[in-house]
Amino acid sequence: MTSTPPPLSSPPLTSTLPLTSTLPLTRIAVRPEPARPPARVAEILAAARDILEREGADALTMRRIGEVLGIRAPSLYKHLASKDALATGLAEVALAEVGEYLHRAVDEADAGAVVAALIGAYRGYALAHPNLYRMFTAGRLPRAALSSGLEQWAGEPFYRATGDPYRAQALWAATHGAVLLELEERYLPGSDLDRTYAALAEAFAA
Amino acid sequence: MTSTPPPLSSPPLTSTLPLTSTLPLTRIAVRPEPARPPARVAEILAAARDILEREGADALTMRRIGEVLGIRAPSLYKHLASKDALATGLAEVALAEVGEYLHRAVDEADAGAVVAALIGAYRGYALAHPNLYRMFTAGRLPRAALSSGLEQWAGEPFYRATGDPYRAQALWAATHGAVLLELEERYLPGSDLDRTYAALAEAFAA
DNA sequence: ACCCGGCGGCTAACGCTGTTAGCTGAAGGC
DNA sequence: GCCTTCAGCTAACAGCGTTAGCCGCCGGGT
Repeated sequence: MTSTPPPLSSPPLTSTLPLTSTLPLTRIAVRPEPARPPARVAEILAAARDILEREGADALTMRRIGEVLGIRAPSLYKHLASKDALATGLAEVALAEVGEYLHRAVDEADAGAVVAALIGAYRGYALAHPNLYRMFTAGRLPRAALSSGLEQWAGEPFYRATGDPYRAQALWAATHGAVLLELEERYLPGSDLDRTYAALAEAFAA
Repeated sequence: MTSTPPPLSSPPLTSTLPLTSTLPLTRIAVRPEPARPPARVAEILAAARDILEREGADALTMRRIGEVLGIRAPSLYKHLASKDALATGLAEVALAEVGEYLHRAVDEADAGAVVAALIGAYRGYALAHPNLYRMFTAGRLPRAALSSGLEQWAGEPFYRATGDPYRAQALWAATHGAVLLELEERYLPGSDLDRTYAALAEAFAA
């Protein structure tokens, strides 16, 4: 673990990586220690996630969260500084989840189809948790508040699949874009999205 | 103009296009007639755009728009049904603008570097108008309210650059994702984004 | 045993948002 | 000259995140 991989969100300016076909399919970075919030905060986050996933982003109000917990909205501020802090907490949870999911997808993929497997896993997670995915993806969340290293670790599978930090960033961005457009239904009904994702995988499979 | 190209957002399920390297670099679809809103509505849209670009999305309030126009907020509803309708109007303007910009970029590109030129133009527009770009991109805008064909026409440059509807969709999504991540500063400072975009262009240059 | 501090609830309220209802003056058509 | 329509206005509502200030309860220290 002496040589850490370039983090996804900030590759080193000079790549020291060989551009050969031998990919670093083994995991490199260690999973960062997950944040362990106080019990009541964890309950609030769980309730918030529940509301977000079941009822949508518009329903995620402080008053609604309080209602679910049998509490009035202002009492939430005894545990959380702001709604943004709550969003950050949710992002932390989702980031750890999706990171684990993507790492496992790379672990289990056939060597020849890593990129396609990764894209498929990414898409699968986003479609399974659309509102949660939008939460830690869209909008500006205060990245400084996230556990250090978590974001890099979550993005590492793209580096494992491409073997190059810039291709990793590009593939991550591309997959993110495709998933976002799908979530927001910007493709007219009838589009064969499988073929679009296949085209994306093909472009990065070289 | 008898054979229209497959629209970007909904390619035909069976592609009738040759996958050769001869790209349809000429423009195919005609630019749809731009919507011509009543004069006062156009003034409101102009003021809204001004506020959005100069002061950010949070400042784009009905009261603020009224203030700029020397009007009270409720009076805006004599011209617009809702704030969503206003957002739709802005999206229409931006879509026409970016479409024209991208088409021209493809027009003027060297034959061997169309994809890179297109990506560069897309990135350039988004960076020049970040808040406007987010407006018609993020969030859910009622696509039914947009001028029919406008969105397809605006996306056509990606088809012109790739020659295949699915690669076009994938490239569009990928560029969109990369630009979004850049706008939301999800790359840590110090990242050489030019290289990331280059990697993206390279993947689609085949 | 008592006090005392803090935790975690509560109500009331503020300023902001989009939006509606209802009034009014001015302009234009018959 | 009247009457309709347009385009402004004020007042107000519900809902949002958030703050201030109050209070009961529970645990620890002396």
